[in-house]
Amino acid sequence: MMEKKKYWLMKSEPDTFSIDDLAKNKKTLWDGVRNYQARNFMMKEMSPGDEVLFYHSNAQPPGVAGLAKISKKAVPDPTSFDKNSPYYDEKSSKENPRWFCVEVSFAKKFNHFVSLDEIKENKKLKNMLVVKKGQRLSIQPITPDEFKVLCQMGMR
DNA sequence: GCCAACGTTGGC
DNA sequence: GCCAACGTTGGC
Repeated sequence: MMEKKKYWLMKSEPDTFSIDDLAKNKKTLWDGVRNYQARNFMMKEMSPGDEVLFYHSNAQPPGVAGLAKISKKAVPDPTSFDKNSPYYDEKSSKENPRWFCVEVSFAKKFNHFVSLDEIKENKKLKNMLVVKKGQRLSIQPITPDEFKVLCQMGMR
């Protein structure tokens, strides 16, 4: 049975990997996530076809830069096995992987970057985790309505 | 199982 | 660069 489509916000630091990098590469493995809550979303909740707001964190200004889609379900994160990777984790093995990542594909770059300030100003978006102080979770579930509102703000 | 110390995230 | 908020670690 087909799972119902879900919606997500995924953070990336544009200095490391921006929406333009995703547009160029078309798709990417969302590796390097080392937070159990975020991992569990990828492992247990995400399925291909889910839609994603691509959020620029630690940016000037921070905000939603565009849209992406989940294109492949979670697989063990190869960087966790790679001793040369900054994301290497000795407690993760191929036999018993600790970390997982999904594949994310480029969908669209917003013609209007929606800054965090604009998100905060929109009453319809007041429940989004990203506007809450101290919310560091790098993968956050959002509602279909929030996704729709953000799309309208980004396409205007 | 508690909790202090520490490291990281991310807005400002 | 600062620092509040939060997650993780490890001693007990």
